[in-house]
Amino acid sequence: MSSGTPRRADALRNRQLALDAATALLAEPGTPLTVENIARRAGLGAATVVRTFGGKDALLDAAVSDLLAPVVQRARDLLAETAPGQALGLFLGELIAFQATHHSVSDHVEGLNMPATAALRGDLARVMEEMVERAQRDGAVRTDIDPAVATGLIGRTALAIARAQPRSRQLVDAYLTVLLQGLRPPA
Amino acid sequence: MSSGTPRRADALRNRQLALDAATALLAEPGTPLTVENIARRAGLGAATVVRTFGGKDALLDAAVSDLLAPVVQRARDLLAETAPGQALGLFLGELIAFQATHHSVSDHVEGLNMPATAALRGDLARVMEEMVERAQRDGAVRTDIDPAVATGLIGRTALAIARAQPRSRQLVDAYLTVLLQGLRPPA
DNA sequence: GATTATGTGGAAGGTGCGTTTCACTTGTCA
DNA sequence: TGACAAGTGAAACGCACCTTCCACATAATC
Repeated sequence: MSSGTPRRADALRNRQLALDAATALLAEPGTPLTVENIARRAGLGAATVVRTFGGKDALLDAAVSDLLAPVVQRARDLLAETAPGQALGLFLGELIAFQATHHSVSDHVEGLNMPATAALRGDLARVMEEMVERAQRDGAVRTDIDPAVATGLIGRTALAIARAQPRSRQLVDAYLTVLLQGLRPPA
Repeated sequence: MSSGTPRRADALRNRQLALDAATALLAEPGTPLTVENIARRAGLGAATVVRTFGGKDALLDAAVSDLLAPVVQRARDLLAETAPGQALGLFLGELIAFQATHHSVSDHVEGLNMPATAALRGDLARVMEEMVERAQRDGAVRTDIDPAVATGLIGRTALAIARAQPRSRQLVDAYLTVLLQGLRPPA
């Protein structure tokens, strides 16, 4: 997979600078996420940023993937190490915290072609489904909702809450309270 | 408020054609919501569409307001005529149905200046808060969540669900089930 | 029907943005 | 250190939009 000729050291450094700049801007709703702005923040020329990745889409794909990968890993760890019902509750809290920090990502990323990010999203969905399924078997989550549907519900709700302006602690707490009680098996 | 000189008949007709075209395109995610497209659909020139309203923002403000006004009115009617708990459940179902039909509106409208729509949004929020508050007094909704926070939660979740692709009946049902159970007072 | 204020739309203007070009710079390797 | 491939970025380009102009059309009024 790695290219035949090794990249030059400065090119690799600049690649990382561009990624860092893009990540910073993704968490900063104020400034428009243009190639120009990313390049300026990275201290590079716009042409360099684009050429390094092959296009704006690919740059953002790489940046968002880097953000998302640890979240997916965290979900896997929780799934492996923690009791199902508890894992779900914990992960929900962390997921919304993550999305609250990076809440403008989905706005910037709307119509872009981002295969790596899409793949990670798929991975995350699959892990969360497994989490829900185990929680259902454990009696911690109602069984009249399909795990895939519940996962979609959770993910979309988390996203919506994270987008709230202003992001109040109250709203986040209410979201967790309502969602967790709503998912519990009915009395 | 009405302007001193009355508008010409054809201008009024064209205004309505532009509004109808914009509304149609708002419910049609495929085609880009450009002035050009709106004008073509209305059978008008782009210049006419823009000039009639003073700009694209104002046109969309008018179109979205026309869509939203009946929803606000419906909420008011339910609030006046129906038992609090029941009104909330009913309205949630209708709200998500509405947003499912017009789910791409919020995408198109992201950074635009739309005072009339903003005002209606405020009205809707206020009516929904009143609905929640009454449902709380009725014992149908948990009282440990502020009505304004609950309203934000409901609105944002509905929006997120409506955006789901594909919009499945299952997801909508799950949303209503989870949200309504989650809002109920804890046992 | 003639007159005029009002409205129309094709074409041009202007702006923002992603991408490409190309003369110049800088790592890399013998 | 010299030679050359690899990398850089300011400027130019192309494209998609919204908006404005202005010569022409049309409803309203007498």
